Amino acid sequence: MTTPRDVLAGDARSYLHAGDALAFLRELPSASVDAVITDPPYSSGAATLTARRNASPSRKYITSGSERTFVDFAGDQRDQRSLVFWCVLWLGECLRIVRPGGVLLSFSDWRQLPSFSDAIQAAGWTWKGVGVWDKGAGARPMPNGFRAQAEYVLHARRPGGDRIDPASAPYLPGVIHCPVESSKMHMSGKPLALMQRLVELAPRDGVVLDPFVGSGTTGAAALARGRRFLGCEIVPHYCEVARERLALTDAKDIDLDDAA
Amino acid sequence: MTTPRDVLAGDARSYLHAGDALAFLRELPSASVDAVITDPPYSSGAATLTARRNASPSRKYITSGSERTFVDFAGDQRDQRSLVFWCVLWLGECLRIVRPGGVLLSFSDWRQLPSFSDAIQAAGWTWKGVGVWDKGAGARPMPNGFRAQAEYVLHARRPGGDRIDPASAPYLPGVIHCPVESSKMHMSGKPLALMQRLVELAPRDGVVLDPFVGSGTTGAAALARGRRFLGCEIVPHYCEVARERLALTDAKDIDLDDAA
DNA sequence: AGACTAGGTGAATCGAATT
DNA sequence: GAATTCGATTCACCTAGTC
Repeated sequence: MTTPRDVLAGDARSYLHAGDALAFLRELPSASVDAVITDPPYSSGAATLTARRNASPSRKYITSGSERTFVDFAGDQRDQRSLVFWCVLWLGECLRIVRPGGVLLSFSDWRQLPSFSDAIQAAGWTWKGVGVWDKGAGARPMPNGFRAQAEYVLHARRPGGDRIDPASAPYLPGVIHCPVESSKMHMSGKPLALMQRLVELAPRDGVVLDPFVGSGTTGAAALARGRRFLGCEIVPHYCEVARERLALTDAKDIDLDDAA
Repeated sequence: MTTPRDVLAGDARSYLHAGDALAFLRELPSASVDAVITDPPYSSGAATLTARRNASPSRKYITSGSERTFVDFAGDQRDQRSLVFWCVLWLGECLRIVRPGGVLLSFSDWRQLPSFSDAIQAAGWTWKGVGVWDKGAGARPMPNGFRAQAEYVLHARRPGGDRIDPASAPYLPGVIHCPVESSKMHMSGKPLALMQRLVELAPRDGVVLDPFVGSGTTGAAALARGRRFLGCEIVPHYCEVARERLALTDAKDIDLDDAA
C-alpha cells in the first residue's frame, strides 16, 4: 500500500487520497513538497446567493439545452465570505507543507480573482503575478462586453528559500493560448498541454501537490513531465477517474525534455 | 471657445480640459455621457511604500541603462489604501456623469486589479467582466514565473438603462492581442488599435469620457471611430501633446465602419 | 544586430534611531 | 560618544522574444 511518505521519499511517483482536502493536508509533513498546483471550486457563475446555494454545479454551468451532463463536484456552494475563509484554511496548510521558496499556482475566473488574491496573501503567501489562460474564440461571446475567454492562474511563493539563478530558472509566457478540449472528463477540466506548461515551475523530480484533483489533469501533467505527485479528491467518481489516469501515465514513458 | 457643453450638445467633437480630474468631473452634468474609458495611474511597480512615494514614474519603470526618457505623469505615488479611496472618488463622479446603462472601461495591471474592482463596486458600478490586453512576447520575462505580458481592462456598467438587443450589440474578444507600439508619446501609452476596439462599446456618435488623458490615445480612437470625446489631463506637457493629436484626428476623415 | 520591455533582485550605500 | 542595528534608497545586472 502506497502512502504520501513513499512519494516524498521517492519510493513512489504518485499518491491519490480519497477524502476531504483539509483533513488530508493536515496529515502531510511541513516543508516537504515543491509546488502546489490546483484548480479549486470557484463558487461563481450564479448571480445571487440562493441561486448559488440551490443550483448544483452541473446545472448552473452548463448552457441550457446542452446534452452534456457532469457529475457534481463538491465545495461549490459557498458565498463569497465563506469561500475566502475556507481558502485561507487550505492555503495556510499548503503554505506549511510547501518548502520555503516553493510555488503556488491556483486557477480562478475573473469574478473570484480579487477574493483569491486576498486569501492567498492572508494565508501568508507572497503574490508574484497572474498568468492568463486564453481559451480562444470558442468561448461564449458576451453582448456589450468581453467574451468570457480567459481564466487566470494566480502565482505566489512561500517566503524564504535559496536564490534561484535566473539563467537556469524556468520562464513561462504571460498568456498561454490553449483551446478548451471538447472531450473533457470533468466539466472544469483543464487541457493537459496547459498543465504541462505550469508544472515546469516545479523542479524536475520535485513533488507537486494538488488538493482538488478533479479528473487528475495536474497529476497526469506532473508525472508526464517527470515530477512526482500528491493529490486529494473527495468525490468518489472523480477519484476513480483520476486514479486510472495516474496509473496510466505512471506506466508510460515520460518526457523529461523541458525545452519541448 | 469650446466647452464641454458644446460636445454634449453635438456642436463640437471633442473638448480637453487642462487640470485636475476630480475638479473637472464635478462640473460635468449628470447622465450626460455614454462611456468612461480611461487608464488611471496604477501606483505599482515599486517594492516599498516609500519607494513608490518618492520615485518618479519615469525612473521607476524605465530599465536602468535605457536611453529613452519620458516626462513624468501625475498621481502615481499613492499607497494601496489611498489609491482605492481616490479611485472611489473619481469613479463615483463618473457614475453620476454617465447615463444609466452606460459603460466603464478602466485599465489595470495584475497588482491593482483586486483594488480597482473593489473601488469600482464601492462607487456603485456593476462589475461585468475583465478584458485582457495581450502585449505579446515582447514584454519582459520573469524568472520562475509568468512573463509580465498582460494588462487588464475592468468592465463595468451603471445600473439601469434600456435593454440592448443582442443582435445589434457590440461584441469584444476576451483577449485582445496587440503588441506595444514602439513610438510611444507617453511611457504607458496604449496602442491606438487597442483603443479603437474598446471605444466600440460606446454607441456611434456617443460621448466618451476620459479623466486621465495622458497622450490622448483614447480620444484619438474615439474620434477616429465617430464618437465624441471629453477629456482631462493635469500635466501641461501631455495636455499639449493630446490637444495636437485630437486636433489632427478631428480634421481627418473618420472611419465609421465598426466591422473593420 | 541591437535596443527595447507600466521589472525584479541583491549588494552596496547612506541615515537615523537605538544600545 | 561610539558601535550597531534597521530601513530606505540607489545601482548594476539579469532575462527572452520582438521589432
